[in-house]
This record gives sequence, structure tokens and C-alpha cells, in this order.
Amino acid sequence: MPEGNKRTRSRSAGRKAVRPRAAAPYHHGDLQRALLEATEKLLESKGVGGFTLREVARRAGVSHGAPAHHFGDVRGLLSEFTAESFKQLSASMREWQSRAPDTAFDQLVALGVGYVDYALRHRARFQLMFRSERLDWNRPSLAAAGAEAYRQLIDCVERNSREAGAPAELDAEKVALAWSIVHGFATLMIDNRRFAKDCSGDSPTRALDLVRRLIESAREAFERSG
Amino acid sequence: MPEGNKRTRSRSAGRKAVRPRAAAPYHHGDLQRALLEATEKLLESKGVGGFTLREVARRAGVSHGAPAHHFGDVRGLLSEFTAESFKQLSASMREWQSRAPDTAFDQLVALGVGYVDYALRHRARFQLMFRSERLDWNRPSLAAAGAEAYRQLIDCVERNSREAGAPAELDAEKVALAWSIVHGFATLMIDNRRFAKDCSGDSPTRALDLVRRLIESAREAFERSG
DNA sequence: ACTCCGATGTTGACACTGTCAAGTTTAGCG
DNA sequence: CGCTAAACTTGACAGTGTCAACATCGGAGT
Repeated sequence: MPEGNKRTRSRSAGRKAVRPRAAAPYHHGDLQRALLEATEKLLESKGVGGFTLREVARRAGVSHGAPAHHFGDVRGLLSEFTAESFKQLSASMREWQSRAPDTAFDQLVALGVGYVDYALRHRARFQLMFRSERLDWNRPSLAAAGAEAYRQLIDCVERNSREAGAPAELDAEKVALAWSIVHGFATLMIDNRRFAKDCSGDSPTRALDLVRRLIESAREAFERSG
Repeated sequence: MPEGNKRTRSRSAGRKAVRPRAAAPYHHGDLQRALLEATEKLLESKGVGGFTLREVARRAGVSHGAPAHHFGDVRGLLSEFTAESFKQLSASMREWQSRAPDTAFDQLVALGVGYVDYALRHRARFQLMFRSERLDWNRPSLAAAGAEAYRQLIDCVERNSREAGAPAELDAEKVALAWSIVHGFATLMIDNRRFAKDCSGDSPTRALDLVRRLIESAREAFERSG
């Protein structure tokens, strides 16, 4: 094709550094970031089923082959993207915890609400976090981010258990229970209309109220000694 | 292509009705069934990410266009397939219940274990049941099968609640709790290696034991009155 | 200051996918 | 016994992810 510059990068159409914008690195600028952001927007508008590597490249204003140089393949991109998601999930849980009383059980409840709140606010992102066929858990960034969130949960459950005077042998079961409740609630809320309808009538606030009550109703299970 | 019969149907290669096999209807026999069975095998071997309409057609020994005449499009096929899955899930829960003592709470536990047992035995099938982007819940067969399983859960929770003398106003919450626990446990078991490892070390029996204990530990939540 | 090297981005091809319109075959009704 | 409509095939189309070959350019080393 002799002419026709399809590229619509935001910078450097003419010479070099038209505006001395803060840190306009080299070739593209920061394609890595641009691709991750394009992924987020695409996911938000089209859902997890509408995601496409080529469409992401298009939205970032680069050719379809470009992403490979940064992420390898699709699973690579989605894995890095999901690593960010796990960090955001951790942040959401911490955020809710920081606004709650510093009592062991209040912290556990806040962590659970923070989990569900994040899931409902970023549905496609959350769905992707557990679509193992599209992820590569061998990626260090993803493994680390996942482990970090997991550790938060464990620490929180163990603290509550310990302060209730319960034996540590039951901690693993309690972790499983906590994660199952919040994760099951979140995924059903997203993937099952009947559940969502009956539980909250599609009202996010009611959903959060409900999951709070669920955790509270299981308090004895989290503090039992036998 | 002048020659070369690629078709490998099991019957009618020569004239007509070589063997008067029991009910060999007409064109194919029963493509609908054949496609659903091919879907199951493909899903088992390649997982939910490896599923392809054309591959299913190939395995059923028909052309890639054939499935459309029975299911419309991919979502149609997967929806009918998933309707069967929900029926099987209901059967699994009923099966476990029939082998448990006919006490309200034992029945609730059995239902939960039956849920998880089915999920772990048919992972891809189970995953598909909650991949809403690939399903059409307007299909009557799917909607009905889903409703049936849901009703089983509701009835079971309500019976236990009633026999414990708890007010019916709390039933909705208890249903949400029960479904969240078993569904969260099942999905995490399938989609999260860390959870699976820490919970059961990939032993199905230990997994079922664990989910049983989780439900039992939350007994008070299911029977509370306040 | 100049030269390369390798990271970054492009292009075109490949095999594959789901869908659709247009054909063929054939079962079984009238 | 013919005909029609359902069942199935065929070929095309626009997309997809991946790969190899190519172009471009920043910056490190001399």
C-alpha cells in the first residue's frame, strides 16, 4: 500500500516530540500499558466473550502483530492483565478493612464485602481471574499477585480464629469456608440471573448487605473450637 | 472433489439398511443425540476452551453445517447440552439424598455433597453451566432444567429451616448461603489450583469430606431464628 | 560521532473458527 | 407414486491467533 497512514498514534506524527510531553519514551510510548488499558475497556463494553487480541491492538492503534512482542500470546496478555486484577482485589479488600472497626471479626466481614464489591464492580475482570484456560499461572507476576490476595485471606481468618481462642488445626477449613462463601456469592451474582434476581434484584448495595449478613450468620463456624 | 467418501457413518454405506439395526431412523439416525455425545467427549478431553462446533461435527461424522439444522448456532447446542447437565446435577443431588438419613439437616448436607460431587466429576460440563455468554437462557429446556435444580435447593433449605422452627423470612438468606458455599467450593476447586491443593491435595474424597464439614459447621446459620 | 544490535512494530500468510445461502438427498405423507 | 419439507452438504465470507520475514529506530559501545 503506497500511501494512507492508518496509524493514529497520539504523538510524533510529524518530526520528533511535537510537544515535549512528560516521558514519551520511544517507539510507541508505552504500548504495554496502552494494551492493558485497551483490554480493560474492551472487556467492560463487550464482556469476556467479546475479547479479541486483534481488537485490542486496533484500539491501541497498533498492528495485530504488535502485542506479541510484549506478551507473547493472548494468554500472556490476559495473565498480566489478571495480575493487575488480583492486585486491585487485594486493594479493595484492604480498603474496606481500613474503614471497618479493627476487631478480628469485623475485619473478616470487611474483607469478604471488599471481595464481592470488587467482583461486582469489575465483572469481566473478575470472571477472567478464574478462567484458568485463558491464564498462565506460571507467570511470576500473576502467581505473586494471586498469592498475595490469598495470604490476606488466610491472615484475616487466622487472626479471628486465634483471638476467639480456637485451635489452629481448624484454620484451613475456615479459610475454605470463607473463600467459598464470598466467591460463590460473587460468581453466582455474576453468572446466574436467578440468583442475582432473588438475592438483590440487581441492586449492588443490597447484594453487599446480604453477603455481610451471610458472613455474620456463619460467625460461629469461624470461631468454633471443635 | 470427484471421489473419496470421507463420511464414516456407522450405517448405510452400501444400499439401505445393511443390518436391520434397532431403530435406524432416516438420514443419520439421531444426529441430535450424536452431537450431544460428541460434545461431551470433546469437552472431557479438550476442556471448555477446546470446544469447537466444527470439531464436534467432525466427531459425529457429519459436515460442519449439519448442527445448525438441529440447534441453530453454537449457543443453541451448548444450551441444550447444559440443560442435560442441570438434569444430571439434580439427579446427583437426589442420589446422594436417597443414600442419606431422612433428617432435614442430613438431607441438606447430602444435597450439597451431591452438588460438589457432580461438579468434580464433570468439570467442563459444570463450568459451562455458568458461562452465561455461551448460553441462551431463553431456551425453555434450559430454563426448566435450571429452575428444577434451584427448586430442589430451596425445598431442602426450607424444610430444614421449618423443622428447626425458624421463621420463613430468613429462608431466602439461607438459600443464598447454601448455594454460595457449595458453588464457591466447587468452582474454586476447579478453577484455582491453590485452593484445590490446600483443601484436598487433588483427592476427590477429601474434597467431599471437606465440603460436608463446611456445611455442618454452618448448621447454626441454617437453623437460626434471628 | 558513528555504527551496529536488538527491541519494537508491520505485513502477509496460514490454518482455523462460526455463520450463512445455495445446493442435494431422501424419508415418508398424501 | 410423486413431492415436499426436513436433513445434510458444500462453498463462501469475515474474523480469529500465531508465525516468519521484514522495516525501523533507540541507545550502548567504541
